[in-house]
Amino acid sequence: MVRRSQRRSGPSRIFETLRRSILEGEYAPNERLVEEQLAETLRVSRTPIRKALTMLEAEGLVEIEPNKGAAVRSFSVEDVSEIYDLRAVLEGHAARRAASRISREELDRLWDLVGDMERKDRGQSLSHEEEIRWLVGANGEFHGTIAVAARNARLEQLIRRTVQVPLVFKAFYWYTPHEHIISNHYHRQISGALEAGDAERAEIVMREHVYEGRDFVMRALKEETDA
Amino acid sequence: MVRRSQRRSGPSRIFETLRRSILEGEYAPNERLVEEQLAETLRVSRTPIRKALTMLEAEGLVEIEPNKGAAVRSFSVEDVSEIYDLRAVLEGHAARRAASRISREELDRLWDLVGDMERKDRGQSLSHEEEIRWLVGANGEFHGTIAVAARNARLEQLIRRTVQVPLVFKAFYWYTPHEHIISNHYHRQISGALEAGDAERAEIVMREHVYEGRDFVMRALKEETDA
DNA sequence: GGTCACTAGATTGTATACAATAGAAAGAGG
DNA sequence: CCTCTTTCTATTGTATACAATCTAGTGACC
Repeated sequence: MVRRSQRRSGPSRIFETLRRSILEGEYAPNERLVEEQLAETLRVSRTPIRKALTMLEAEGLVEIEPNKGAAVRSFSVEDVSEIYDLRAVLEGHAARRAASRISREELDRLWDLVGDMERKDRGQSLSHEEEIRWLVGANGEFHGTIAVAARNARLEQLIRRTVQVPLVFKAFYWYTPHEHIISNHYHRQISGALEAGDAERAEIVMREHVYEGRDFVMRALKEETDA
Repeated sequence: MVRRSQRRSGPSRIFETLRRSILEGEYAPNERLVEEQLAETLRVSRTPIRKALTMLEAEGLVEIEPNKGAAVRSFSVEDVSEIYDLRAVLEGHAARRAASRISREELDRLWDLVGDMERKDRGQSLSHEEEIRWLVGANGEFHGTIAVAARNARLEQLIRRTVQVPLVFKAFYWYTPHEHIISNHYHRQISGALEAGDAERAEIVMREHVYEGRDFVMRALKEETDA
């Protein structure tokens, strides 16, 4: 009855592809995902498409109505608020746990990421678009590293799923230098608290960091709605 | 881009059936779930079986290894510990939120459930087996009501998924009168805190309640392993 | 006797054909 | 011109056929 748990089974290639496409905005929210069209596009039959769609539904990126089909999930303002509320709890808890479990290597990685994100002027060769993508990646890795350091596989998985959602809003595109500075500041504080093994503070700062992220996204959404 | 979110799509009948069977122990942990066998048993083709299995994998009750097939998920002692750690955070947060959001009707329901669970001697007509099942159901509804009262659909969903897992252990079978009394006590305290709108206390008591549940299950597992 | 390659059976992954359903378009009646 | 019914089309849900893959067993070779 009791046995080691395995790593998550490799989700099919086409699941990954669709997920990418959705997160990158190739398919707009509420857009219907017709199975045969997807099948034709991806040069595959409907069967693996259907499997991928049910997996995406479980991930929360797609909504399937029986006998009516799948559509890219859309998020209301309330949804976003809910999601960030959860993120604050989950990531806060992860930071708390990580404080007493994080390894030297992981801490070094955090500091590296913090440094890199501060020197966003590192490679002038990048376009704005590329820079944003890089930032999203680096930020994701920062939070991901802490999630891993919490040493609770389920918690890590929940965080990954919850964190990715707001990406569909492309909120990062509106990041101003000011917000960038503040965000980096919190990253530094969090890293410092983890380095010091201060669980309480790591949790608190992480929560505040997430809450400010929520405020930012909510503000951006409101402006978008008004416009 | 912004729209109301719908209620979760009605999961297929056979998904429900399989899930039930697993939770009730009809299929043992690590037992392989061969598609054709299930198809024959449920009088249906492999197609809906496969769909149900991928959904069950997403729920965490089944493990699918590519090209090798599905098996009922087994949980190690570490897994159980992780799960209860998460439960404490999620249900604690739910209780906190519920304190300022719960309705009069929901509060009444909680008190009713608490009363019913205390009078487990209500119907002498039930067998021990039936009584356990009833208790599991009532306890699930108690926690479920609070999850709903937290007014965060995602949080509610996560709790449901997390809470059901330990059911595969049938831990309730080992519940002694003493543990029953303690558990009921906490249910009372939680209901009281919610009634009073005391968010802080609701969270704290809920967390302690969950932690004691973890201790109990871990103890039961250890004894089982030793035996 | 042990180890490796290989074949045979079982099981999963994919493609296709068909049935059921939903939604739109067309038509009859007022 | 409006409304209700009916038909038709597009799309999803299910069944089945076939291909790919894994596992176990057999036998050759050392």
